Amino acid sequence: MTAPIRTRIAPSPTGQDLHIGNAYTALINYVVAKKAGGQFIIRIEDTDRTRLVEGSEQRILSSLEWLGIPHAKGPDIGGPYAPYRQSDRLISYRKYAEELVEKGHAYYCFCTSERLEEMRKGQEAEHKPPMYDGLCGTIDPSEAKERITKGERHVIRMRVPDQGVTVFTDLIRGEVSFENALIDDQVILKSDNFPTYHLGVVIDDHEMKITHIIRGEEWISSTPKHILLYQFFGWDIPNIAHVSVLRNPDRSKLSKRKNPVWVSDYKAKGYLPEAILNYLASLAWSYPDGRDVFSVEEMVSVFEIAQLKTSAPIFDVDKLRWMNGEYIRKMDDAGLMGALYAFDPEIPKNDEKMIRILPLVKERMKTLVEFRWLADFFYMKPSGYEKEVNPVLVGIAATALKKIANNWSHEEMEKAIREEAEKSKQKARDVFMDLRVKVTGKTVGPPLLESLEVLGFEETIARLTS
RNA sequence: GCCCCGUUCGUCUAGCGGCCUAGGACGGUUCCUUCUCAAGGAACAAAUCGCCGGUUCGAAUCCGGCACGGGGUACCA
Repeated sequence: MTAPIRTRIAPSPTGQDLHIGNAYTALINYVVAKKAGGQFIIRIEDTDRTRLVEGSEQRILSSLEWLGIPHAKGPDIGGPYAPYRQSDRLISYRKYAEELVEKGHAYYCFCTSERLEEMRKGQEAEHKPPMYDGLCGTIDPSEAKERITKGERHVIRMRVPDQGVTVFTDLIRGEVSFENALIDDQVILKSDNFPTYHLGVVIDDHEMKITHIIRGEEWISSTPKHILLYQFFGWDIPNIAHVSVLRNPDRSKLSKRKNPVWVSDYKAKGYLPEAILNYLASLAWSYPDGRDVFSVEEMVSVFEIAQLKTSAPIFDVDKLRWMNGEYIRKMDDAGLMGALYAFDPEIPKNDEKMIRILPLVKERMKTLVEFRWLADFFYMKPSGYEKEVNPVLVGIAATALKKIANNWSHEEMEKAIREEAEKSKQKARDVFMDLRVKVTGKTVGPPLLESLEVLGFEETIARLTS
């Protein structure tokens, strides 16, 4: 029997929250594991002590939970290969790095950052790839040991062969190969004793028996270093796949300067987790029968990783909005109400009027925030409007309605509105239009008749519709 | 600069050598429904399949070159 499939995401807690791109990678990892009845694991890569952001780890975990991507193992759950946080695993990294030194696959390096910088400048001037020149690789091991015992500051670098090629087969991109001569003698253990990402992932993935490494394409060029490391240790190389990165509309890598990137941003704007996941999935994968709206469960049942597109998609907020609207309209009233209460605590609970408003607003809203915009107009106090409700217009409408109630024909009504409009120097068409409120340039708000209904003008409506 | 990845409507995609006069979705436009908006329904516009060569009876689909876009090139991840 083959080993159970184990996938993972390894976010670093250096941002405000879970990046939407990481959410995408997490989704794919989750689906792959789930489909095979395996496990999806979270490991926190916090080896860069200088960029740590307080509370980030916790927010990453709760965003994942909010999205509905459950993990089987993680720093908050534990598991057989715990700890799931690199900073808690420290001792073993140095041991492994030194094992490589003994095998001759790595060496101690005492170069100062000044020398490194100078070297790089020189290489740049000569149009050569900036790489470590291997100076310390020639130091006699016993001499190196001596300098270390004397307390000299040092790092450990991997010794990359200068001949041959390193090849790996990407599950979604096929074979990728790199010339060893172009691979740098990467630092694997920093002078603060923390491993760099490269050493860290390889050891952790191996120790945690990760079978499929599925990560963003920005890692493709570091993969040969990892392959080499696996070979140095004599370990089996797991399956590897690189998913494409999400882009800004200008095709650059999705960044917070140009787009909201945190999952919490989307949560705050009233997007539903199911819609976000569905949208993310649709970016690089399409359901075999062509449907656009599908659940994670449905995706799991038919997903094949090789079907993932290799090109990098632009994150299109417009389409996300549409998707979100689809999900909102699919919800039943009670469910939507619950989502709204959770989203906005200021919305009055179990309120009779509120319950009557909901069905009207439901089919008009695309995100949860819009409920306020739509419902406030005739129910709650206006907030966030570009302009206030014009009381004059409300008066005009009231007059017009009175005439409608008198069984006037549409033509007569129209005439009446024109007359009323004339009095207030408004265009007739605008009288009705302006009964709703403009939000960010778009006219929103419920239609007159439905508003009347909610406001309790039953008698008027009855006459209107009879 | 060097290395790597990518390239089908504005955007996300279907397509796996003939079913493609390239299909769907978002967005746009128009129409229907409607007292308005939304939702729903219908339709239209929108892709010389990045370009140039090759293979083939036949190419969006296979091969090569080029162009363009992106990523990487740290004691960041």
